[in-house]
Amino acid sequence: MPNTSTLEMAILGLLRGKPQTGYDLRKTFTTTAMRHYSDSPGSIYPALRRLENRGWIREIRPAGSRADDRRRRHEFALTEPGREALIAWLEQQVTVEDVRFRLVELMLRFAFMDGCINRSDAVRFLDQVTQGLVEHVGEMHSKFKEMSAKTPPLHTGLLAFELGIRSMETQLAWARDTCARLREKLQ
Amino acid sequence: MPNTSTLEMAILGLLRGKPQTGYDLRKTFTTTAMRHYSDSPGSIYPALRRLENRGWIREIRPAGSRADDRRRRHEFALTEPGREALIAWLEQQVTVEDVRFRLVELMLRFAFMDGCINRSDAVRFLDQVTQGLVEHVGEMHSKFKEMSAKTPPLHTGLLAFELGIRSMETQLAWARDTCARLREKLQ
DNA sequence: CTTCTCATGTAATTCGTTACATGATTCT
DNA sequence: AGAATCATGTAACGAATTACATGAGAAG
Repeated sequence: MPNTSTLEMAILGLLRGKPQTGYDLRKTFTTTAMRHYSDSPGSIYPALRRLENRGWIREIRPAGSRADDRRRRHEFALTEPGREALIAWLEQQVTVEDVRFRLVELMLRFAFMDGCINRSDAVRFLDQVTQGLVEHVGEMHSKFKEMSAKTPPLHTGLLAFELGIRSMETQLAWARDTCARLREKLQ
Repeated sequence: MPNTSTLEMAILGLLRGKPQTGYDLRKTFTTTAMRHYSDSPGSIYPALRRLENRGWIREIRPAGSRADDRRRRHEFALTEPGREALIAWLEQQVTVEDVRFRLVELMLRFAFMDGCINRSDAVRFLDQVTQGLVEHVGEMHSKFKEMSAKTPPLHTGLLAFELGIRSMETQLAWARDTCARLREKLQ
């Protein structure tokens, strides 16, 4: 399996529900919480081409169009290998490294779980995230102690670090809440 | 002024206190909260070269070394233009766009303020961040209502969005707290 | 039939990553 | 002197951004 960018997985995730055009995807990226990704054609169309070459998506041509007419509006659909790749990505083991600096990607994975894998897998995912966060928050607290020992109080670097800790704690609280809510629904 | 990557500004920020070698910077990136950046030589050394060419940093050669001996350990120091560029970056107006998808960069800026600009400017910065966050959180709440109307409850996409809102609220609370603490210290 | 918006393509550039290579220091 | 580690350099590649170009459809 080739190295896959987050953008590519985001596209696969958006296509899991229904076929969409590159333009649709761009609009989603700009108008929803996924603003993170560029709305420029220069990123999405090449990514679509890569996914197509890999066999993970396929073009749906409107009836009666020539094969070489690439300028017409056309949708892309997830293929079976594409869905498998998406599911493999969603089900990947969550590592502490993921929690440390790929939290956004983890949340993207979670957001795409509906319609792909079942609730109990989502619950397991959140359990893993929770575990990783507990560890990470612990490390951050000890780092914070170290730092405050050799830094003047109210140093902006220290204050920024405090935000980092608070954010992780928020995320942890959310993971626990959400896990409980999903578990409740399961029974 | 050429387009400057965040990595370049991170390097300038780290050099604001004392001269350091590329290796020092790499170690900082891997062992502190700035893990985000790569520890690979392939990113830092070219970035240092770019900053040097731009006149923002300069090499400090150990006494008695030839000018073309680039393989020896050598530190880089911020030049006056470099410090000016750093300060200009720190003092940039905070836009809602910044708050929307460059929060990490905003926090990096805040972390580097100590030793570069005075506290009252840092307070103004946090005020701007607070204002932007209030607006952004408002927008997210209305988006959330829209979303929940057309999405089944406990949909993972919706739940992930909830985390986004909570995170922004945490950030907002931190900005307010921290602003108050700094203001107190000012008087 | 012209104008606006929808929709796609692509070339140039730049940056980061990976992977490898190699010089300098230090320790034993 | 040999080994380990410190410290830097660079080539190859991939992917994102910017900027530009252009075709297709809809509306008047």
